[in-house]
Parts: sequence; structure tokens; C-alpha cells
Amino acid sequence: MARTQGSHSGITGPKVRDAARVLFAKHGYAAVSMRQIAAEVGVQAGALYNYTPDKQSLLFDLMKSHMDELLVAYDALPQGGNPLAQLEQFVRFHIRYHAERPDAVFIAYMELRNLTPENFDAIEALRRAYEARLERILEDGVASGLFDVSEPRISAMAMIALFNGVNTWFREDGRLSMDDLQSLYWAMVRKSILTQSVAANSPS
Amino acid sequence: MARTQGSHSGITGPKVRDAARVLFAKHGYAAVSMRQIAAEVGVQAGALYNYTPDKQSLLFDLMKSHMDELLVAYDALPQGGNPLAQLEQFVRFHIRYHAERPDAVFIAYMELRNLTPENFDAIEALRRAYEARLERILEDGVASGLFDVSEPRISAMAMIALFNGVNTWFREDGRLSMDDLQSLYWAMVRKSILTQSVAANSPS
DNA sequence: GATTGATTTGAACGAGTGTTCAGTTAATGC
DNA sequence: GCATTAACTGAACACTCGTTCAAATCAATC
Repeated sequence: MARTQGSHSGITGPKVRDAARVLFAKHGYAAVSMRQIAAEVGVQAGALYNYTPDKQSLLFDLMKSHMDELLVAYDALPQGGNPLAQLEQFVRFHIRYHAERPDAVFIAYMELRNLTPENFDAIEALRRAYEARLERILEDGVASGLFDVSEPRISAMAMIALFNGVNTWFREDGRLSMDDLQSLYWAMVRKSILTQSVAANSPS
Repeated sequence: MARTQGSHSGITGPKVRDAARVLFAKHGYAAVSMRQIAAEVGVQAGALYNYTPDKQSLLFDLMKSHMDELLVAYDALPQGGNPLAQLEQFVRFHIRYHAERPDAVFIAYMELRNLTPENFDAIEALRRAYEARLERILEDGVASGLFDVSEPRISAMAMIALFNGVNTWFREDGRLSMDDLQSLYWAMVRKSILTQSVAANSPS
């Protein structure tokens, strides 16, 4: 046998990526074989190599496109407003965007060590670019006297670690809605960064 | 050849665990072979089976003893004091204890998916037991009117995610000392959980 | 309806996997 | 000094790994 009925690169290509994303997220890059991915797609292992030069590229492409899309999505949000409004927008965007893509997020944070050095550098640069968006907001808030944040860089990384913890336990059908969740985290963040005088005078 | 000079189970045993911990943390459980561990120890692969029944047990034992020791260490701290003091103690303890064991912590949080179901349940139970310590403090704080925390269980998990982010960037020789770090995180946590009236009247 | 090109199979490659075990040697006890 | 035991080697087992490729077959085009 050879080419099968209904075979088409426009269909199989995305299926390969989808299968790889699900399996990598579930079992880890190193624990998943090309044959498992192929089985999930419904194809033999050799056919995968029409869609990726090798396994490493499959991982890298998943991570790269995730990070690219994340930056594009964030930068598409309305800019402007005071730092407090910008921060709230960031928090809500981040939590929602990441909760919608648990597999891609999981891979982006867990599989860094399985990238080749060059690929690692590329992903790391994108991650820093995203974190810089948040750091910038914090710095602006400090400059305007709104925020009391002694270490914006560290606070930015800390907040992202905080948000990413959501994915370890959030379930769509859980007790809390996505909106409750965003509000809960926003309340935590808001209280922890506002200067005392501002906090005392603004609504919670 | 067979038994080598200086060979002794009291020495080789711990070396196997140490090598496994370092390698699992660096490359991931699935990506590390028994032969790599053996090479790190300075022994052939077969010799490892004097110290572990199989690879899975090696991982499980590392995780289990880490969690056990964590609970013992925390429970050895002086109990009592008001919830605010207890929370500060928890925060400082957690950050220090985890920063001192980056490899064991990394494994405990990243390799859960490589455990067999029974082993997973055992580790998960220990993790919940640890989180319950924090949750309890938050609940006590709420009950006494000190804390404003609407979701103690979620807040506990969120805080732990926040703290564990430290390990992704903290370096012993960095700009911030361990004490600075603890204070920085404690300040964040403290502000985010105190009721507004208390926050306004207490020193930061 | 034949031809072309895209798509997949299935077998093969060499290398590496976790694990077992008979055989060999170093350390220990008497 | 000898027997015993603990510790380890090295080879083997049966698979699985990522990757390649000639051959086969389907989809698209004219």
C-alpha cells in the first residue's frame, strides 16, 4: 500500500502539529516517539517527515509559533491608559489567553531544556520580549507614583510564575468562572503593587 | 573484571541518587538513560540495580524523600503566633528551603507525569498535605479578621506557584541576597492578603 | 482518460533502551 | 590464610528509537 484515500497535506499537516502538541504536553517531548505521533494522526511514522525535517523542529515550531502568536495577540490590544489600567489589561489578557491554550503553554515552559542551544536562545528571546511588556508597565507605574514596586524585573517574572500556576489546577467546568479567576488574580496583584496611599483611596 | 577497588554500597548508593537527581533535573527523567547515570557514578549500568529495583523507583524515591523531608522540616518550625507571623514564617521557610534544593524541587514539580498512577497518587497526597499547611494559615487569618482572602485554597496554590517561580531565575551569586528575596516576596504576599484597614495601620 | 506530482507505506538502518545474570574480583570475618 | 560475601563487570536479551527511501497509490490537471 502507499498513498491512502483522502490524504492531503492541508489536512495532515495541522493534524501532525496538533497531535504533537497534545502528546508532548501530556507525556513530555522525550517520552513521546514519532511513531506515537504518527499513530495519533492515523499515518505511518515515515509520513511525518513530509511535515517536519525532524522531531526537534516539530517541538521548536510549536514553541515558536506559540510565542509569536502570544506577542501578536497582546500587541493587538488597545494601548494607552494609565499604568493601573494597562496592568489590569495585562493580567486579564494573560490569564485568559493562557487558560485557553494549556498544552502550548505547558510545552513552552516545560520543554525549554529539550531545545538545541540555538533554538533555546530564540524562544528565550521571545519570552523575555513578552516579560518586558509587563516590566515596562510596572516601571511606568513606579515613575508615575502609582505603584510601589522595588524590583520591576523580578516582580514581572514573579507575576508570570503566579499566573502560570493557574494552569495546574484550573478546569473550565470548575466552580470559578474565567471572569472570577481573572478578578481574583487581579485583586491580588493590584493590592500587592499599589502604593499604600493610593490603595486606601481607591475602590477594591 | 568484576568488583572494583574501593567499591562500597555506603558510598555508591548515595552517589546513584545524587547522579540521578542531577541528571533528571537537567535533562528530564525520560531523556536520561540508566547508562548515563551509571557513567556519572563511575560504574556499569548493571550495578545500579543493586540500589534500585528499576528506573521508576529511582525517580519515585527521589520525589518521595524530598516531600517527606519538606514536611518534616516545616513541621519542625516553632508553631503558634498569630496568622500573620505564621504566614511570614511559611513564606520565608518555603523560599529558603526550595532555593537550597533546586534539583529536587524541579523534579518534584516537573516529573509528576512520569510517575506510575500509584506513585503519582502518593506524591500528590504529600503535596496536598504541604499546601494544606498554608491553606490553614490563610483560613485562620480570615477567621480572625486579619486577612482578606476570598479563596484560601486557590490562594494557597497561587502563592506556591509564585514562590516556585523563584527557582527559574534565582542565582546564589546574584544581586539579591536570600534575605532580600524573602523580604521582597513577603512584602508582596503581605500586601495582597491583609485587610485594607489593617494594612493602612501596620508598618510595611 | 492519461499523465503528472503529491502523499503515504513498509521495510530497513544503526544506535540506544531498561533489565538480567553468570562470572569475577575486592573486602570482610574467622 | 582461607572461606564467604558484597560489589561489580560485560555480555546478552528483546525492544524501541529517529530517520531514510524505493515503491506504490491517490488527487489534480489538462
